[in-house]
Amino acid sequence: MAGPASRKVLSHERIVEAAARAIRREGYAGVGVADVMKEAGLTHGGFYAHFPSRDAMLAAAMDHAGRDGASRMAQAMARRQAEGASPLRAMVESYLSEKMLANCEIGCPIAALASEMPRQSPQVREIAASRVQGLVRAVRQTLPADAGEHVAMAVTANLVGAMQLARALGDNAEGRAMLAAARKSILDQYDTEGTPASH
Amino acid sequence: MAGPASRKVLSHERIVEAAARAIRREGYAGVGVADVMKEAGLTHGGFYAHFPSRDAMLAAAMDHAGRDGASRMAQAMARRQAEGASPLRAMVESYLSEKMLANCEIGCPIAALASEMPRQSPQVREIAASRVQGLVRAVRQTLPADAGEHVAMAVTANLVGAMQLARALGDNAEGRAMLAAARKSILDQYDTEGTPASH
DNA sequence: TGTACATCAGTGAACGCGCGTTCACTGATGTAC
DNA sequence: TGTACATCAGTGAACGCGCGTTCACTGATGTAC
Repeated sequence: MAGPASRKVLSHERIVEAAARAIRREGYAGVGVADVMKEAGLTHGGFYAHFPSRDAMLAAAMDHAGRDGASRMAQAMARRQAEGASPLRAMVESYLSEKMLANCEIGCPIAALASEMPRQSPQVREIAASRVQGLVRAVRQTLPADAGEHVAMAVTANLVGAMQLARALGDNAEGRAMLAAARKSILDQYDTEGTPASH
Repeated sequence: MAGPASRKVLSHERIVEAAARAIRREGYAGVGVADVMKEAGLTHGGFYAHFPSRDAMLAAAMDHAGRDGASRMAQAMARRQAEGASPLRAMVESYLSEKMLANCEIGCPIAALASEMPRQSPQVREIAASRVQGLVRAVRQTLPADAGEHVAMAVTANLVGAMQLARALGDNAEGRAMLAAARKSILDQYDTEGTPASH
């Protein structure tokens, strides 16, 4: 805690960061201990000085990916709001951007991993479930004050589902059409402030 | 083709059916050749008389799961429409039912596998992408005639996303709340016929 | 109808490979005096 | 300040296991005559 972080702590952080990127890129099932250690600049033998098991690493990776995704999201939203976008528009355009379509490894881990969640360990599932709740809360804060909790849930489902379907269709015209459709649909329904240059 | 299906054809069908259930239950990565053959009542050695590779089986399984999910969906919708539900209500209540929350192995393969799609072989991805387009078309047929393609895409994303988030939250009150929220949100917006007993 | 043979679906042992995990060891960092 | 020792992070070989794939063989089905 005191002074500069020790060598081990720095290694630990590199491992978790590498794992957080790897799960979003390859899925839980596609991530191996040796790959992650290599990406962190280490050899696989030292892994068990950092985690009791591969599964514990996945849990830490999901937790880190959640924070990472949320903070990148907040930054992207702030930039758009500084340019005059409403909070909802900033959220929708940040979440459903073409950049996120192409770069899942730095995006929202829920979109990258949702359908694998039911098959994970209780430890991983618990962290993932609280991330889902966190995303619903974040969405709710961008909605009109009179919108109920159920609207925030539905909009969250819309965001996550649209990004996944877009990725399933591919990083091409069809995938981009899916993103555009979801952006338009959500904003048409809930963006009371209209577009910045609407007329 | 003529007469009763041969022994081999019957075995092939059993293998594909077992695989179609397995991928929805365990994900692509969780499905092994030996497991599927066992579930089909065979031993693993005979597999390569039916498929050139595990990946070819996954493609056939995705295709079959798509047809299976769509036909179960059509049946569930028909029952609800016979009871007086509008097409959209029948679709939304069938897709976002608590039965589907608990039984992913007989449900929509897109909801069960969406986030794994970008990591599959071109063969599998192509079949999956056409299933996504098919679901969008099916949704569009339940929407008011003046609703654009983008509305059908957004509603599809909402359906798929809500089921996945519900499953990520768990087969419990939180998961069911996610389904209910999405059902209400979609019907509030697009169901012009109102509830059957609305007043 | 019955026998001999060919075909063919399925069996189960085996192979090679990759993965999670373990462990004896190395080399560097830090501490005692 | 310098030397001797202890601690500790990381290395790399090894183990066991499961998986996709191959293959020689078996037993059943179908055909020829």
